[in-house]
Amino acid sequence: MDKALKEITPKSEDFSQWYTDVVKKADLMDYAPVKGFIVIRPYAYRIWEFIQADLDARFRATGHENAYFPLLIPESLLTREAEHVEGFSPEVAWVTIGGGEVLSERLAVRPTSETIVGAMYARWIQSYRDLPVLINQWNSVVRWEKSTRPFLRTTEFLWQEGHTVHRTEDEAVREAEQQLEAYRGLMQEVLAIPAVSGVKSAGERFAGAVETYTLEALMGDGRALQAATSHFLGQNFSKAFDIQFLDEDGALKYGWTTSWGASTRLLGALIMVHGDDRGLRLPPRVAPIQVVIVPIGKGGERAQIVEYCHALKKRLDPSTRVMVDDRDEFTPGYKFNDWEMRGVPLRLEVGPRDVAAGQVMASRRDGGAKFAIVSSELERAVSVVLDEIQHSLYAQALANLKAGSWEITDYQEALARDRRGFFYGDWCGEEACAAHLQEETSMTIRCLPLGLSPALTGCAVCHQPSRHRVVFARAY
RNA sequence: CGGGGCGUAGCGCAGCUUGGUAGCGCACUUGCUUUGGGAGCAAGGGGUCGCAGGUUCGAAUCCUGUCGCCCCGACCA
Repeated sequence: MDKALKEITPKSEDFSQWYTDVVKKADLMDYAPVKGFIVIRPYAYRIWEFIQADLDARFRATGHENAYFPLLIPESLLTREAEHVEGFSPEVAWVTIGGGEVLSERLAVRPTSETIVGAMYARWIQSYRDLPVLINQWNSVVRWEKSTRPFLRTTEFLWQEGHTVHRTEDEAVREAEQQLEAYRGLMQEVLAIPAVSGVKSAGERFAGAVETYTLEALMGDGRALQAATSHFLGQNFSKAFDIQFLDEDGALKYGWTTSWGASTRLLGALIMVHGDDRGLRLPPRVAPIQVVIVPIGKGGERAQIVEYCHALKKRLDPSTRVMVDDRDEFTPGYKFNDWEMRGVPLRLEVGPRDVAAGQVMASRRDGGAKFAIVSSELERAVSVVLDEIQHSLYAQALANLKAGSWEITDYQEALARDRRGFFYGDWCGEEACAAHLQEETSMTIRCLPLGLSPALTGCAVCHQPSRHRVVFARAY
């Protein structure tokens, strides 16, 4: 009866297979000829464009501008900041031949751009009057990962990386925090994904950062996904790249820098947080098609009904993204399943009975029975329902986050729950404990949530005195 | 890098044990009938069986080598 189940493996049976089925069947991606690379197909790319548009507006509103820095970075530049090199060099791809000749210096395909941006900033900044520098770029980076998964971890991925320089430490820290807040806003208001804001432990910090702020979201299988990060880099990079300015007091000082990024991994989060056994469920604000109208009719009346559907679409344009599925070669039942798999938030069915009654039948992708909308109410009703779906998806995700969050005093309690979820516990602050935990359970410290103090129940690993409240989880 | 799985039509697979001129389902094309939860009938098109050697009268099938991909771990956005 439910033939969607024929094509998509149920989440409960095999979450990983479910994810692969959904990304393939909903035409979100395809595997590229080179291992670890994927093609982002139009439907998924459109979602990415909505994410870009929203983030870009937030960045602009806080004074940032877009620019573009080169793909290739000379080895000598990449290796200038010690921790940074150590962190990234294992996964860098190198260009060694150009124009048929072996290059005198290897060129790295950027794994991230702090180094080349830093080198350029050093040339552009002389005075405190040149600060702050607030630049973002939309690009792709390459990290040669051992194991890849569509959207979640691919060798090349699309993202934005912001790079800023500030006159004071305080201003740079505030910048890093402000950008984290921009990401949180995107996730909550647009992607309908709740997340835990926090800072990374020293062991989990970005290579070369003083502080890494993170947003950790809980996926449907109880694993954590780092959705976006924002780094306060202190003066590590300004010292490595000589980003100095003459301050008002006549002293030559190093700038304080930040960097922050969010990637197409957010698409993976979107799929895993909202999807169900029938496929995708897209929040209206990022749905390429928000409303699909399916005409139902046979023989001579069909043409008339299709025309009627197009008239309805016209009424809803341009405030809503509407599609009339007037394909002749598929039955209504096929179309219902097809659009459900693709996550379209709202479906309107129009048959002869509806035309006669002056109404349409509506079906929400976020659950519930079909209901009728009186034709004269259409514009208002669609707008209200889309808004409700946006909020209900967030509410469902928030409920899942809460249901998957546990307070523990010993990490064994997490094992009892099969390590599924966010486990809030105390930590002594020793990396040895974090390492031991990872060894034993493959769980890591996802973050030290902002605003939480230790419960003073002792480290959940070694039971020595508590220093921090942390979230333990298995991560993607 | 360890473990597992798989390479045969666009996709999913069978055929391989026991060698004999390549098959099924879906998809695709055309026509007719259909359309309120994945339509039916009919007629079609499409494959150097991952690659390279070898054995043999003859290899998708047996042997050797090789390449690639997927999944699960460890490392990482």
